[in-house]
Amino acid sequence: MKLFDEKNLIQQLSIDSVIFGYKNKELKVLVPKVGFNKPLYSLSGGFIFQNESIDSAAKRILEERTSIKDIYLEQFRVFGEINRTNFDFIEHINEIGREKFLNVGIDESDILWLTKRFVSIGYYALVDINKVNPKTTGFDDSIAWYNIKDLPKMIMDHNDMVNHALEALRQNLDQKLIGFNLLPETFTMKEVQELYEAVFDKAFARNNFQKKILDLDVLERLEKKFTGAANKAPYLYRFKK
Amino acid sequence: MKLFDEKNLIQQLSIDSVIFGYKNKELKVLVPKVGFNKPLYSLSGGFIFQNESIDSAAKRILEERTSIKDIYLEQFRVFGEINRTNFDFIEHINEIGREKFLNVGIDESDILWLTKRFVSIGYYALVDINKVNPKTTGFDDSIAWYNIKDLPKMIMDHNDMVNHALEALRQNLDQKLIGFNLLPETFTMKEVQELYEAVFDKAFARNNFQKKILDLDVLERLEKKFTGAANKAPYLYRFKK
DNA sequence: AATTTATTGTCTGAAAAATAGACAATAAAT
DNA sequence: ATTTATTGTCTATTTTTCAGACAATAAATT
Repeated sequence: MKLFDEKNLIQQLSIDSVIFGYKNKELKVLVPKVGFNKPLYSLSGGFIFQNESIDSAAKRILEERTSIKDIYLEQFRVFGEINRTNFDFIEHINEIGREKFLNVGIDESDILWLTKRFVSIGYYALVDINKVNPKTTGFDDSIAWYNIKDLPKMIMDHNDMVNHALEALRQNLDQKLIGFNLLPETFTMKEVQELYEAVFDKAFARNNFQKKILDLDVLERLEKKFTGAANKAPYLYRFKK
Repeated sequence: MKLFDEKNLIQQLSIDSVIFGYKNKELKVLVPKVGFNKPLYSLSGGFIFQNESIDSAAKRILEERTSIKDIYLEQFRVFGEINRTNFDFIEHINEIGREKFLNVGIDESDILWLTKRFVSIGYYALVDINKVNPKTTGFDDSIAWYNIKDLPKMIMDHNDMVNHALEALRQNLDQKLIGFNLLPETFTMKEVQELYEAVFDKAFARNNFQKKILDLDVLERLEKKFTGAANKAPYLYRFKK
């Protein structure tokens, strides 16, 4: 089974996306795992067809992994160090033997493709984690959410990519009001604050945070949310359309 | 004469740099011109060798055009629309005839190379315009500084690239204190202010501007600069090392 | 040599924004 | 009816930004 039709792809150029989700007051990243016995973790990556733009390619790659459309996407950086090659993969091939790969139906040309030097365009995506149905593609054998503070060691510079993506996310969170892409349709003010605290990894003062967010004039207040807790019920909010 | 040795280059990936300079209170961009009778303007571009990083490639390309080393460089965006092809060049070839190109010693393979789809990594550079010795390379037949408000129509999306570069420069000017790369070694406060005004295309209040810049604590004050004008002589400043 | 002119450097007060403290409102448990 | 925990908002304080004013001064003018 041949996965990469190099004739229709741009050579040596890849896309890697940091897919951010949010749950249990923690910022998470969707991380696929490849590897036949030794696990190799990597970001959700892919390649660019000749007949699509890089943004379309990034979207397609994300849709494959998350099963949802209309994902918030932002390009944040290109990674193009010399010898930016998947040495972990090469090492893995050498360890278990090239034949074993070929025996399970993996194409020689795919191995050749994947062991080249790649310049990679970094994107980050913000998704409502509840809507995502994580799916494996290509060589993935599983895929899972990881707390950003507890990411596995990934291939190449992928851990570094996450750091840069987080930095870009922090820069954009206020400016572009994109944080709501990480939340469900409706939410309480406390949930917004906890999201911000997870992203920035620091506490905000409740009184002033609420004022700041409301002053942005992008939320509409809905009915109250009765949680059953023995205290005043918070309002639900929704991002204005 | 063959210019592009495609075996040693990454395919379909290019670098385009917006080289910013500053003179006469105006922000300028260094723009090479190619074309054999019809002028085609473009940004300072080039390609990436297999044995260099994208940052090194960007530096090399800049050094070729400016004759100076240690240039301040910043990656700002990747441009990868589908069919991002140099149609102006193709049109030009068709207009004057392919043979004419080949007759002046231009290699067929170079034409083939240049008429492919390219994904281009955008960099911007900040240079001391007095130190730059602009030089043509490759197909350039001249190169000159243009006021950013008076740029010629360039090939492909290059005018758009300049807009994005300027936006990125504005975002970074305060935050990264990079503006001083556009100025000579020593300068007066008024010159700094005029630079900021040129970049942001708006006026700043003199009293508060001076305070803001001095509060950054990155400048050291040197001797006064006696200009011969009939008024108080301004101090010279230098960026702290 | 005194005065004038244009510009520079800095101060001060006013306005606006960010931060901290306080308290009433309230849903459910006691 | 009272208590508890949390929410929404108000006010006072601090900090930052912005605008106006003025002294200092290099050289031209008188």
